[in-house]
Amino acid sequence: MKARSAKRSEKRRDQIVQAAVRLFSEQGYYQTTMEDIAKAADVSKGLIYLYFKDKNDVLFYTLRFVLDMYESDVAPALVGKHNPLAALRIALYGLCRLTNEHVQETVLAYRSSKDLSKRQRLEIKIRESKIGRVFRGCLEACIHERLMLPLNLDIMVYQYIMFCHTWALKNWAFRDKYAFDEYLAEGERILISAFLTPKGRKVFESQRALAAA
Amino acid sequence: MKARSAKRSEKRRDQIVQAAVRLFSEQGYYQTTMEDIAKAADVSKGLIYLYFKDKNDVLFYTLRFVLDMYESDVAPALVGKHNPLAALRIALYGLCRLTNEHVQETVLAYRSSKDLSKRQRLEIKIRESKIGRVFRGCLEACIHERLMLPLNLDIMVYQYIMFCHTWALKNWAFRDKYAFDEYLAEGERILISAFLTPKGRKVFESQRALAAA
Amino acid sequence: MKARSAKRSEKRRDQIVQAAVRLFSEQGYYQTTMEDIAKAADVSKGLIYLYFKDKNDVLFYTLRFVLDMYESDVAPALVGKHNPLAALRIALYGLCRLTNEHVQETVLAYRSSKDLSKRQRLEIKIRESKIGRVFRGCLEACIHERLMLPLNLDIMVYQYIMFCHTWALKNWAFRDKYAFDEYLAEGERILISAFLTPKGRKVFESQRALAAA
Amino acid sequence: MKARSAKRSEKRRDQIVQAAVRLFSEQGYYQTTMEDIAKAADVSKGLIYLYFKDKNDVLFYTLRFVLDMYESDVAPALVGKHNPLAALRIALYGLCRLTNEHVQETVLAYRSSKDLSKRQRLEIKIRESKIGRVFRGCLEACIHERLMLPLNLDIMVYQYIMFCHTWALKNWAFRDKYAFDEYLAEGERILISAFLTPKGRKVFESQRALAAA
DNA sequence: TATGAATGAGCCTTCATTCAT
DNA sequence: CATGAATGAAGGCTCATTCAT
Repeated sequence: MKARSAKRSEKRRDQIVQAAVRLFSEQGYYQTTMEDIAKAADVSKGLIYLYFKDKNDVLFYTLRFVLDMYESDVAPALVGKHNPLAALRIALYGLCRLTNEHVQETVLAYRSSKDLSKRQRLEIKIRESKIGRVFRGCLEACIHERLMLPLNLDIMVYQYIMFCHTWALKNWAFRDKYAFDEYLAEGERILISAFLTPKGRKVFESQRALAAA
Repeated sequence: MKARSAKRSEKRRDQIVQAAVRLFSEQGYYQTTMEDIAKAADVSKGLIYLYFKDKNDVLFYTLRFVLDMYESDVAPALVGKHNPLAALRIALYGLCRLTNEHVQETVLAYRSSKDLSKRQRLEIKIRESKIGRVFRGCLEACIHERLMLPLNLDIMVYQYIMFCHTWALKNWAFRDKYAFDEYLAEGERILISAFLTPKGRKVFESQRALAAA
Repeated sequence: MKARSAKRSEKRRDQIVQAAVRLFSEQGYYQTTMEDIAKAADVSKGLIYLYFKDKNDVLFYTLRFVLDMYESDVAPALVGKHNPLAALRIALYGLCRLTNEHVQETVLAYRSSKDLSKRQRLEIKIRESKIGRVFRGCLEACIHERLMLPLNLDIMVYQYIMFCHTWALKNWAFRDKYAFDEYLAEGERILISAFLTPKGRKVFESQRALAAA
Repeated sequence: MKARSAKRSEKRRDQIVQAAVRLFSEQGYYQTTMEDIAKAADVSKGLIYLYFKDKNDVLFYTLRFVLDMYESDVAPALVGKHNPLAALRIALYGLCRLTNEHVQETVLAYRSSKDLSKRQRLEIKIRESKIGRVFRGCLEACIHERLMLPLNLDIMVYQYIMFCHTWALKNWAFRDKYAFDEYLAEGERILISAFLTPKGRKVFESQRALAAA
């Protein structure tokens, strides 16, 4: 009984959040009315208020949904990858690919984070730093294994993340000139190759050869 | 007569835009009312409509103002610098410093660009690419003079810009851990040192020695 | 079967009405939602509609409940009191005491009577006049037995009732200055003593002496 | 300039309050929408919010208006009346007459006082007590001049006020049976005559004779 | 030019009521 | 009988924009 209602409840929340993700992404938070969301989610306006406190709460769960999606997509891909350099490349590729698939959602996060309450913003930041930790783990291992030169982890992590996000945030500057693959390849050069040790370079080359085969 | 009125007119516009910059930066575009702007600019609500078509138009000029500020601050600093490596460093420093001084305005640009009309957004992008061209010029020269390894200019330019903007966009992740100077120094390492040729490295070192003296 | 279900049914109604009495009294009719009532009565929202036509119907039964309470509490106390002066005093005391015990409910009746339909309001008035008839009976007997001077019954009856209700309606004006007993004592002076015949005065005095002993 | 705008402003407030008095009186506070008030006051919905904080604020000023009306009508009638007994009668007559002319407004005060904020309610009570002070002054003088027996002023004052209000609050119980004059005459008997000293009685009689002539 | 009173479309939110289970 | 998820009409309030002065 309870399980079923919890399931139904979860279904409803998802229904609404997914509609909100799309609408907020396309039109922005303030341009989207609760009516819009209700229509897109195929529920009544009043129903939304059974599952969310107010419009802002919908935004919060929408942003949380987007960030969770990122983390839950990138992190698992690394499981079992014992080679940290490979892991780093996979993480970079994963986040770049996701960003490419969700350009609008990525932009939404930058547009609307400030519209959350302090408490909500804090939680969003926590979610965001989870994805950062994925990169940090890879980087740390690379450096520890002397595959990469020592670097400031905090800052470098954001170099990786921002490189991916830039594809969304400045996509108008790249779309016409570069394919996604080219952009990504350049990223590897700038963010990985440039910082490899001789040992790292060897590993890196053998990986590329492997991938090419 | 006309000149005077044009001057007065310009003064009015500035008055309003500057108030808008502050308010939009602090509270966001949608949270700021025309009333707020009028009060902050010490003019009447109606007056704003003599100088701007509508609220969106105020946003447009506000963003334009912010971007112009960036360009007009960074570009002149390079005039006369014949050493492209020095110029690149100065540009990076300049944009970083500006971003640090205008965190909120920088964030505003990311929040509100999408709220412009297509035509307006296009012009904003043009302004934005001007600052890009500054970096591009430096980079090009560095590479041409074999101070830096060959790099994809389009992408690298945004690496520089985004590094600076990240200080604003993710300031909550850095503020507590790093001083602005440390962040900037790390930027030089990641974005310049890493890509220097042996010749470039020598020039770079001698510059640092000079600066230290 | 029917008896049992009728009993259960009655129990349900009471459950709901009692919750409504409390909530309406405390927060007012319009501030109280059906949800509130359901929760307070520990039943589901839908159930209320099995026993009441709509929210207004709940109000009607709530007010009826309050008035019935008044009548069923004051009237029985007079049974067997053959001395009409004593009865009058008991009635005054009884209504005053009840009002004191149910300040909010009394105020509710004044706040919300107008929110009933004409038909409902009429029935409420009928219930209200029952309590009036109690006083009228006492008064009539007092006058008939020459204990009190002849007075207009209709108006005098409301003098008694309103004196009691004033304790609730204007309680902020009295609470800090007078104890309930003092207020009541003054009422006896103003509404009974002042209108006694010499004969009535004698009876009155002997009663007070008796009560004091 | 300022004076004119202040005047205009005052006019607007009055316009709105008067519409609100009528509508709240007729339909009650919660049944009246801001739209209703706007229409009745022949202004736009938005305008109301330029002069009042919210709907509750309109109620506050509405009730204040009603109470001010009472006080400003009764009090001046007593100016120059050096005979306190005459003054008391005039006050009673005045408040009764006003109540008769504003039955709905009087009822409104009883219905809606609780819908105010604490602070607002306090001010309303202060206004209400002003009318009480008028009666208190008369009564005090009557007693001081030995025209009336000593009485509890606080309580007696409310006997006078409530007698008048009862005409409104319970008008359904009286309207069909008694004319306003009869009700008032009975009030004088119950609330004045009954408490006169022999000296007071003489003065009272001579006044009535005078009035009859 | 400059003002600010006035407008009214539109939005968020509430809540009485219904109905499938 | 009983539930509570779902509805949607309706209301309070905001604010960009206009216009008489």
